[in-house]
Amino acid sequence: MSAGGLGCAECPVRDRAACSALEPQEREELARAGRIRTLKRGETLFAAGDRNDACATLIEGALKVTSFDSQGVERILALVHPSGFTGELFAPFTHHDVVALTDSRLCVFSRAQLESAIERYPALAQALLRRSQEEIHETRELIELMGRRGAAGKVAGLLVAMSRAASTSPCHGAQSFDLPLTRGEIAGLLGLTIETVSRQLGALEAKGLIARHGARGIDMRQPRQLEALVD
Amino acid sequence: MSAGGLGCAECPVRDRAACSALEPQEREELARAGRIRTLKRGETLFAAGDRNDACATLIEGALKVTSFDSQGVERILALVHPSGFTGELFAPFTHHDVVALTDSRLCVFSRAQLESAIERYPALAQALLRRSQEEIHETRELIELMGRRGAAGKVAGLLVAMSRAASTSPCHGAQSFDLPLTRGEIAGLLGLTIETVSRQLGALEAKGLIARHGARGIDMRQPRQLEALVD
DNA sequence: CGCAGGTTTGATGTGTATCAAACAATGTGG
DNA sequence: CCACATTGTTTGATACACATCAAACCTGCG
Repeated sequence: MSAGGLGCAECPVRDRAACSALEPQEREELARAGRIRTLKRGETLFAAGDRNDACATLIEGALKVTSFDSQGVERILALVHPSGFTGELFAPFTHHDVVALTDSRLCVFSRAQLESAIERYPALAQALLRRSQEEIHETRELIELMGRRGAAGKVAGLLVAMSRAASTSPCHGAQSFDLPLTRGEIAGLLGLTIETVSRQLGALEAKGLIARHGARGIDMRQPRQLEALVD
Repeated sequence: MSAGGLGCAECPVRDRAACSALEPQEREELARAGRIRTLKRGETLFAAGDRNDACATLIEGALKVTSFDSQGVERILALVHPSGFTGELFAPFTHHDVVALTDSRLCVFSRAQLESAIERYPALAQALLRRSQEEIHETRELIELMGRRGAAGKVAGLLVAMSRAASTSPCHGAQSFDLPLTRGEIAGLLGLTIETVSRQLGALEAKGLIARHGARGIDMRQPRQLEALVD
């Protein structure tokens, strides 16, 4: 752990997260206010209905933002990837659950701390604004995905999206990766059932577009064809 | 038109829009940079692919944010209501079309103008941040709606949402209102077909939950029962 | 009045949900 | 280390909701 307590110097998202907009000394001061938290797969960061007094930047791992319908079926509203920010900055109570999909590491701030930092550093508000706009865009892409008619297009689209998220390079996706989502979570994300997701993955494998290793491992055999399916 | 050129003093969204965070004199200065624009139903504000050099606050009317799938079917990604902000602040090119659903009036700013205003007035960045967070929340609600299984829940949910949007009061919805959306647009929003939407509305009327006047007019006869359908 | 765009209604097929059971994979205690 | 429980995944048979295709019907407007 470095002098700042958060080790910004070694932080893998130090130049993509919102705090990257700050000057080194400003960030140093912010870092002293925050703290690192780790979550194991399945652990809850925020629970719907909680007093909304914290927020966080994801350093590594993945989070899901969820709600439940009246029958208790989980619906995933958003995914958070490294450098993503989570936490509602203005609402008094949290609307949705935020849960770790994989073991994760986060940089957590109390809302009071963040608000005072925003007051002090105008660049921080702008950086958070930028992140919010990116998040709006991501959420709209999710809507496009869910709006697809046909389960095949939805599943193919999700694979392409996860492949991109798993890749370090922004332009093209990872060729081989592990799904951080269970079948049930994929179903909750796409508005399908577990069985349909399973069958669609089976069909994609049968067509040779992907290969699977165990339940989670995905191998993109023909990424172009997959993307074609999405349209 | 008032001295400021935009008539902020009489603006119906003056204390809900992002600019409401500014001091009167600051707002005055911003107002001089912007201009009022009116759109008739169906007119395009931004087109996908355009250089992204403007943004706007909606004063009255309604907008849709859309994209098209490969078969040319329109998919609605978001609705914008009065006091809502539209325009991507950081992307170089616009990703989606923004089109007027009804005759609308907007307060338009060039991106350069807005960026310099953000530099000058830190409160503006915070206000836009707040709006963005609200928009994220609205978009997530749309995802919840689309994720519903069963066309009945989707259509009922949309009616409840439109009723709220049509109301001036924030707590309960309007009892009677006109849908700003055609059947095709509703279908594009919910991921259904025109025929299914039409049939669902017919079914709701047959059950006495709503009454219809012409193609657009909706009368909420039993709003509680409608909301129950949504869950 | 008559046209065009939008809406409703009907008949039919398909895709996905549902129900059910077998099958890994993972972890636990003896 | 193995038997076992547990959780997640796959596969199958069936039913139903929605899409699709087709045609008639409003509604607003020139």
